[in-house]
Amino acid sequence: MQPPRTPPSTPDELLERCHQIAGLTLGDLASMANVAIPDNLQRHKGWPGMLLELWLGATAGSKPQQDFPELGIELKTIPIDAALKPLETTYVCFAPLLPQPGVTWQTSSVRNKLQMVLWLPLEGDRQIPLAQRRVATGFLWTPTADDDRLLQQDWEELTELILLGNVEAITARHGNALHIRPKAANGSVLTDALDEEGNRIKTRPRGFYLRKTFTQNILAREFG
DNA sequence: TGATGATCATAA
DNA sequence: TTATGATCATCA
Repeated sequence: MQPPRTPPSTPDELLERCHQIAGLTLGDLASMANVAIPDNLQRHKGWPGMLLELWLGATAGSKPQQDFPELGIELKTIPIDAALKPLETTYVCFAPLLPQPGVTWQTSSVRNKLQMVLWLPLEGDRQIPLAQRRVATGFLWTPTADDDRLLQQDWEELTELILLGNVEAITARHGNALHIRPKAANGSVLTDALDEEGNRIKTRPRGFYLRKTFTQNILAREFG
């Protein structure tokens, strides 16, 4: 088996590709794709995600849009433990720290990214050697009305804090389903934001992340 | 021990 | 520089 050379034409084709790699290990997938496998993820944090993108035919590279633009589908690998519970939060996108005229929840990057997600769970316990971690069966998810309401509440609260110049007061404790944490190579990376007087300030870039309780609920609904 | 805050690699 | 892919690792 080899990675596909083209993106999937339909959601069904994407799901079919998921079924073909389900149950295989990261070692299997790496060797079949002629990709070197790192000893651990300490210096290769995005490696599983990149490998699975390759195997599902996602457009490589960094673009502020979905992984499968024609299908409107975003791919998210998610590390899980033996109880099928998430081991990590899920990064969604950067949090704009300057006013974005006209942007509401309906038109936000968060909502756009999460409209339809292909969740691809994989074994993530650090005691399992990376090469031996198995991939589960990926599945498509669209937020329910309840999901959307939860996310909207958090997004609006967090966005308001940012627009009022309180970005420095935001911690990861804000938000029930969606929260904000730093997102940068290191602490010296700075970007523009506003303080309470509307003055330009420099602060660490932030990103939106899905809490584990939220993604755990998604997985529970899928796997029972 | 888990969540928060910090960090690592890479592409364009 | 800012985006992608995320997980690491410290500390309450």
